[in-house]
Amino acid sequence: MYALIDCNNFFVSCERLFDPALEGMPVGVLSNNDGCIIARSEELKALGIAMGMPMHQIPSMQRQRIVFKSSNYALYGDLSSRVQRVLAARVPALEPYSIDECFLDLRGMSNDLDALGRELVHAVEREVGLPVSLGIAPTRTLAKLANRRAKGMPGRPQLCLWPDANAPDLSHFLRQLPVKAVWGIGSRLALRLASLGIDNAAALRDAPEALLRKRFSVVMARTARELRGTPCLEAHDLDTPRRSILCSRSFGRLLNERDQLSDALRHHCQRAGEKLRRDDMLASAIGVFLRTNPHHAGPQQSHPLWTMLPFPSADTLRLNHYAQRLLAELWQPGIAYQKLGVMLADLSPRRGSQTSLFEGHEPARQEALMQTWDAIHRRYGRHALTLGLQCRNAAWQMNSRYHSPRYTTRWDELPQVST
DNA sequence: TCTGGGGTCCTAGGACCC
DNA sequence: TCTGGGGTCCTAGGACCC
Repeated sequence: MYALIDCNNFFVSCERLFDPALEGMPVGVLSNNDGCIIARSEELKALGIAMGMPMHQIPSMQRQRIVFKSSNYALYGDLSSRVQRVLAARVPALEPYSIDECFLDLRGMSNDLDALGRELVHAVEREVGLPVSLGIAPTRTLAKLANRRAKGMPGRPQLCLWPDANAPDLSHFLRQLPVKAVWGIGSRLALRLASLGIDNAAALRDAPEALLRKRFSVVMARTARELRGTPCLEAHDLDTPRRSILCSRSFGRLLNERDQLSDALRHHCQRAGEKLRRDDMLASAIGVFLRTNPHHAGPQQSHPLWTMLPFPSADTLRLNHYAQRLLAELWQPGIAYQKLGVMLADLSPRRGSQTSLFEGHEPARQEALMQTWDAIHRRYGRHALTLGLQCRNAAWQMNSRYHSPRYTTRWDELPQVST
């Protein structure tokens, strides 16, 4: 038996937790660069503002009634880990799935799943202050749907329990549910399924397995089985090392200046190196991409250029050196670029890494330099030491006009309270 | 004018082997 | 004119997730 617990309108709820004046108002949290809507309060949904809607497509009349917030990942990330701590204290197996969702493996847990579910929801709401909903079902795919069902329920706690695939209202719910709402079915697959007459979740559940395997893939067949109540998905293993690292940003405006692009890339390399060392990994390959705005007409560029590093490394200086060479190859005069990113791949653990007979390895003094670098950051903050000069408000930096304070991680951003 | 960032997994197809 | 069969490995690209 699995549970999926999900924070309702997570980013909006985080903003409201520290600014109760937002309660009852239409609130929209914006993507990086204040580009589009990535989280909506119920009031904003009621205004007909769609998820992912670009900011500039919202009519200005409507815009004046909406409270916008730039995304504040320092705040959301911290609250997310608090939610996880509350849950981890109550169930043996936790599988964090995203910043606002967690699967719980309830096998071997109490028989009274309803009481357990209520306790979990209340605990998060009481100890963190964020509203959550909970779905319980025999498979992760059904637990996702039970969670969706719970969200539609009035009152608290929002909880839906489907102890088996024959639960009374389950079939009815699946028949009403567009197939696209099933976990793993995106808009492309939904279109292809519809062409076979499969347009709701119950139809997918009942479709012949051979057909799904033949016309789609094993993934689709697995999804259908999960809908029938047979668990087929592996646990989202926390210990699985990540396979790639990506650091990228859209610019505040379109750019072609070499020095600006080079500055931005240096900044991304610095972040990528930090991520790599935090995971205690080395990278063997590095890629850079420069992207034009795909929404504009005219020649497009987006393909990355890759190169192998001479040996696996987590040295920011080395990463930057090779990345800058790739940038020089990619850059073309007169093209307006919108986004730049660096990617690291062929990752391997630093400890016990095999060095081949012909392959070099990172000199000890470079490793020591990076350890010192990270130690300075831990002690004095991330801006204490940067690769080259990194000025604030450079043209390549993103827009963030509606940023709230990082309430839980920065003393200096706490609002002053007069005594 | 303004359209996010960061991941994972799967498959098709090409290159290559004997 | 006719031009094998069977396998592995790798990569690019598509699809998905939040």
